[in-house]
Amino acid sequence: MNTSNNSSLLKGSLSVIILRLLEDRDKMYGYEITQKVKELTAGEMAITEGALYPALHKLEAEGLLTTETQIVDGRARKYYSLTKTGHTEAAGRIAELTAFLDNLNLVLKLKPSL
Amino acid sequence: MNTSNNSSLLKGSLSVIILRLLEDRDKMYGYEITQKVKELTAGEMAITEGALYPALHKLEAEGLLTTETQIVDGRARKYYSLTKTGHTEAAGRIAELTAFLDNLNLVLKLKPSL
DNA sequence: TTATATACCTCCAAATCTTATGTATAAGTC
DNA sequence: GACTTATACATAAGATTTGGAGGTATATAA
Repeated sequence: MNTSNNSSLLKGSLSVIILRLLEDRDKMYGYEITQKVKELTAGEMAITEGALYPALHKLEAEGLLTTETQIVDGRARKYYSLTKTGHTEAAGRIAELTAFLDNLNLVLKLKPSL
Repeated sequence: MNTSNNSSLLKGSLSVIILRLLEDRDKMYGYEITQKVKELTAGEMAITEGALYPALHKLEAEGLLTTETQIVDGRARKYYSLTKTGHTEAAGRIAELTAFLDNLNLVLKLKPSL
């Protein structure tokens, strides 16, 4: 993950980003996730495939995601969806991340909450 | 670094936290940093020493911090301050982090900007 | 005397990320 | 027809960061 110009930042948030996107869309494939994040951040945040695919596989191994492969236009797409456990875990991890971000903002002396 | 109840989060922000604190206070020692972060976050965020000291040493090696040791109450304190380069670099890294946080919030669909 | 607070430090293991590389199909361009 | 770009998946090597455990030492409070 990186910001427009340079370097990497904030390791640990990728899996939460994935879970958050799937909460809203309930079915996405890897490439779609990279494009959606680019779109949402006006191209400023890019998710690298070398980080994304291992993260997806891990979430699947943890039982938070299930997969379903489809052939579209002659190319294979692997769709990921939240499992039941995935839904509850997503809520928890998102809450945990936002709590952390609130604390980080406190230290950085920005707004106290979101 | 962790949030109140459990697990670790958000690798990459520690050095920026250090730089940010030193922007305001212009002279702090390691233990003081751990206490200040606890204080600012009402005990919710804890910086571990195993992460803090290597981070301080790295920032010093990068030329962003200088040290000055003092004996206070019979105990040695190693004070860290921002160098000239440290000041400019701090501004840049903080801006980079806040830009990232803005983008992260966009994806998580919280407020668009701090 | 024993525990807690203060104050520094290092090493190891685990986790996450970047970069590079690889495979393959579809579509657009020269 | 050849080449590049977009789509779509994947892995491997290396770097970085962090947490946890452990270590040293002094001052203070119980």
